[in-house]
Amino acid sequence: MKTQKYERQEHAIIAVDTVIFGIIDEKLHALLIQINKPELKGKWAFPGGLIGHGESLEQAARRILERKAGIKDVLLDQLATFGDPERDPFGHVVSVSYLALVDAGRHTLKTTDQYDDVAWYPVDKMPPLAYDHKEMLQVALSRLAGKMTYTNIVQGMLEKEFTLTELQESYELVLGKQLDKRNFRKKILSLGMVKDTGRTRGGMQSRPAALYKFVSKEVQEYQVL
Amino acid sequence: MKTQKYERQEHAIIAVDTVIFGIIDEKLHALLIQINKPELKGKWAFPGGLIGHGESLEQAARRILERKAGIKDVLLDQLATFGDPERDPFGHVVSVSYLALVDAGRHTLKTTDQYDDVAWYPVDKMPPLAYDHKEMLQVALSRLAGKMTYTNIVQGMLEKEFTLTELQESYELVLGKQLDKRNFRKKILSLGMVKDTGRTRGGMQSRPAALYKFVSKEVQEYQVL
DNA sequence: CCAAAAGTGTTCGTGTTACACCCATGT
DNA sequence: ACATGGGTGTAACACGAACACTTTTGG
Repeated sequence: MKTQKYERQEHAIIAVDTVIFGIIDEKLHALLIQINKPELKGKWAFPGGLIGHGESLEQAARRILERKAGIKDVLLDQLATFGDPERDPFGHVVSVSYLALVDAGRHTLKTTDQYDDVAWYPVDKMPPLAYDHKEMLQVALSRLAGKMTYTNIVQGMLEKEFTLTELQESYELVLGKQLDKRNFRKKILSLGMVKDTGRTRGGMQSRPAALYKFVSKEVQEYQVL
Repeated sequence: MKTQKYERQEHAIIAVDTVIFGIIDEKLHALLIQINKPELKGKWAFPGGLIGHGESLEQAARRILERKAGIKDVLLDQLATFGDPERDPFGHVVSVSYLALVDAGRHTLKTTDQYDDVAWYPVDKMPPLAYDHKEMLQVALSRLAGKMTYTNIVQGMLEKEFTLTELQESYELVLGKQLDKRNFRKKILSLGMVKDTGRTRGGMQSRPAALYKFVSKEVQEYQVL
């Protein structure tokens, strides 16, 4: 996994890439790493790397995510596998991509063993992406929107306790459309997906909002929208 | 791609497996190949094989499907990638699985360059499966049911022209539940997913059924159920 | 008392469900 | 004429969509 030379290999090799979304400043962001290979100077990519010996795909994704971005303990969801022989100039690299959501405020970005830049970018203003990561982003966004409508994965983007307005904003950002506050609350509460903690979040120049938490920490199906 | 010895390889290698469903005798069947490796005698598996040099994943799936089962020109949908290091006793084989539906009556099963047995098995009475193909089957079935409810992929299992009853039976088999005839027809027709050809299918001791065809041959989204 | 965000119900239209009988053909 | 599968309508209900004002807090 040291710096690789750009000679095409005989056999296809396997990599994983992780597409991580989070909400910052009320915008959906994705986590990118600046590539430090001279051939791809200035390009960015989702954190990724080759799988190790005897390592499962998900293990590899977790290891890479922690090493390259200091992120751990996230729910990873397999997204798709990209295998075009020309997708990587290094050689035939088949990449298994994973999707995860993080509470962006919670994780401090730091490169632990590399000096690549790591940064959050808003998904509608991405820098030039290397490989086929632009396509990967599209697949991830559409998968994310789908999963949001029939599961509780949104909890990955939120703190343990959150307000219904925060929950609604998450949906609005991912689905790209405004939702009616009353209808949204009615629906969410009727699903039994979240429950009131009795606590509130104050401190703002406005009425304090009730804090809710998810009933189940596991990914479950709910007919959200 | 010749017969491999059972020594564990140093690097992980990439394979594809294809899960093919079709309807035979009003039951959902999957296509299996009997493995001819002595270590897995008597076990069956979905048609699969290693990817070739410079070959994309989908190309590999098509090649394997045609060579091992004589099936071609099907719509392939990437399903999931299985990468547990222990899933194959041969070594670390990462398998990208594909899903396809075929009109089982149309394709003659024949092994073109191997002498493995190829056969359709009803999905609820599968023989012992090798590797992690039992899990793969479960993933394929649940994905299939999902896709049936919001796309027109069902057309892969039907002839070019079909009756609404045949269409309904396909849905009932995959979803595992009975549907109301009047409601089903109303819904399907209102979607504009199919259109009447004006032709009928007779020959039975009953009223001839109107034949329909799909408006679009491409996979499109429809809120079917 | 003003600004800011939280919280709360009702009406209307559409879509989903449940349900039973007549029709066209081949034997 | 009868057996077989094809084809059709309506009423009750549930769900989603549209819509505006009051409440609670901090400054």
